Amino acid sequence: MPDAKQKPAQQQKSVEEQLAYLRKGAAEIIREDELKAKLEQSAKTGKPLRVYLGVDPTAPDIHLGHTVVIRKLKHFQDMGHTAIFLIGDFSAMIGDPTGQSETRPPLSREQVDANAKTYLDQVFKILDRDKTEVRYNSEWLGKLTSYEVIRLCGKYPLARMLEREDFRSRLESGRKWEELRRGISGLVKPGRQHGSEPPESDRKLDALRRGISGLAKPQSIAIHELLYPLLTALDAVQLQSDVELGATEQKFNLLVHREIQREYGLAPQVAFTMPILVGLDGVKKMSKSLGNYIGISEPPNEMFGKLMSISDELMWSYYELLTDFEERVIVRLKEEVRTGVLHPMDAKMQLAHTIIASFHGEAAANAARDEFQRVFRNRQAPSEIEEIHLKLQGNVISVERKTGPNLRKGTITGPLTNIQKWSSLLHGFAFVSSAAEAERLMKQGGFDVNDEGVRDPSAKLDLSHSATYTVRVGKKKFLRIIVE
RNA sequence: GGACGGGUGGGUGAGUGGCUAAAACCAGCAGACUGUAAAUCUGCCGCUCCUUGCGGGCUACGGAGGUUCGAAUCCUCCCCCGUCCA
Repeated sequence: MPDAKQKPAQQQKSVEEQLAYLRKGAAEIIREDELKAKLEQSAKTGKPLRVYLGVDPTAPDIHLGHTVVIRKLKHFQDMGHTAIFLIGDFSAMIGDPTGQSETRPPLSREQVDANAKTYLDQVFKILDRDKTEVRYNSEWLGKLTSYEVIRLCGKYPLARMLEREDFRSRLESGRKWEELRRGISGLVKPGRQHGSEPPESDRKLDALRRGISGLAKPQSIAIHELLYPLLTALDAVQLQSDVELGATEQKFNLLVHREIQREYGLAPQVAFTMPILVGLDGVKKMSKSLGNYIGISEPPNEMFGKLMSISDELMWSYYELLTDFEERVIVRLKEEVRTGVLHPMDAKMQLAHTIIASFHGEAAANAARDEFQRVFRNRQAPSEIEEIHLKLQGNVISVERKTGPNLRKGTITGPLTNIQKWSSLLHGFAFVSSAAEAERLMKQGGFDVNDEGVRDPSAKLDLSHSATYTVRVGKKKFLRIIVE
């Protein structure tokens, strides 16, 4: 048998097997029969498919939501096909209007470059670095002449472009908003009398107002946003791709790409979409700006805690989209939970462990699991807590803050004595956003010193003699304070 | 170019001269219950000071001025946004 490394994996798997593997978790494959034909062709000629994923480096960190589609790219890579990771460094400067309720501020060149770099480091936690083709679309888009841009625009009708949901709803909401507003000003507004039942017209008014508040505020569309799908279509042309991956929200873009490829005399690519990962809140899509995300570079303990906090229902889509468990295994787990054989919490722990292991390794995942049990099941303080060393020196308190390998130093100044209020100290460490916030926590029982609740917001810490305090602030923040 | 309408706290949005640190809803936070889940219930939710009190001070309703004992609310100018007509 020849060396396995020489032999592409696809030759070892039948087209049917490949399809089954690739299909897992997919939202839509347009069109599946074309994909099958391409796979067959590839198997026959031994020429791997060119599969690409384009990403705009709009934010420096990638989170689990981004990994769904990157993992699918890896699946193609596993099957021996060519994975192309395209960095939309040029298109990012336009900004994808997809899912945007307003025009985004364009990114600067510097931001894009910086983001692209950190992006790649993280991407290769999933993809095989040696087998991945990395491209930047500024390479060709940056060289376009305005003549070429105009020619490109000539290949796609405006009406089609405006069909897309993002644009349509932005235009539509403006119109509706105006209509309702007219309705409101049409009603006379009588002075409302206190204590009396609101008159009929007032109720109408309220109903209209509620109607308005349900609508998104109208947002303008800038012309350059129309260009986004067209320009990125040139990526597909340039790369001569067979398959393009994207989240479901990218469907429109992917379809435009397909058509433009045809216009340029190429065989249209398969548009392969993946579902959007729901964030920790269980409702909205995972995104950094909503704060409901798990970054893939986050420390294992952090990831574990966040994963455990997702709802039981959500767990299953995470299993589907973030692990390599086979479909039938997931179905069985689900069944076991349903029948009570398996506790949902244990299923979730396994999920968390699996995901963390894929980014940080088995050992780190084990450690994170043990730590989780320790802190939350047994309600003990974490084994490693942030330490803050305090020293009163004359008029200032020097603060040394040890966070893992990082060491921060600072001082708290002001009218100082040996006796300091906890609330202002906590604020001084930037542990809470304001002293008022700290006082609030204390009043509500969210503050312990050495396992004893401290409720008095004016409670103080004596700095005159050395001591060590273990402090809990809120549900999950712990701190060790060492007075020197 | 013309005619309308709008800009209030993290978001939506009420509020047309004092009773408004500003309703309501959402988000967020804490507590209870738990499986750090969900759901539910309770409380909190600008900053700051202290003697932590239905306490004092400061800042806040696009921006700048003005009227007034008093302005998110009235006036002037400016900036921004939307709709319709051309």
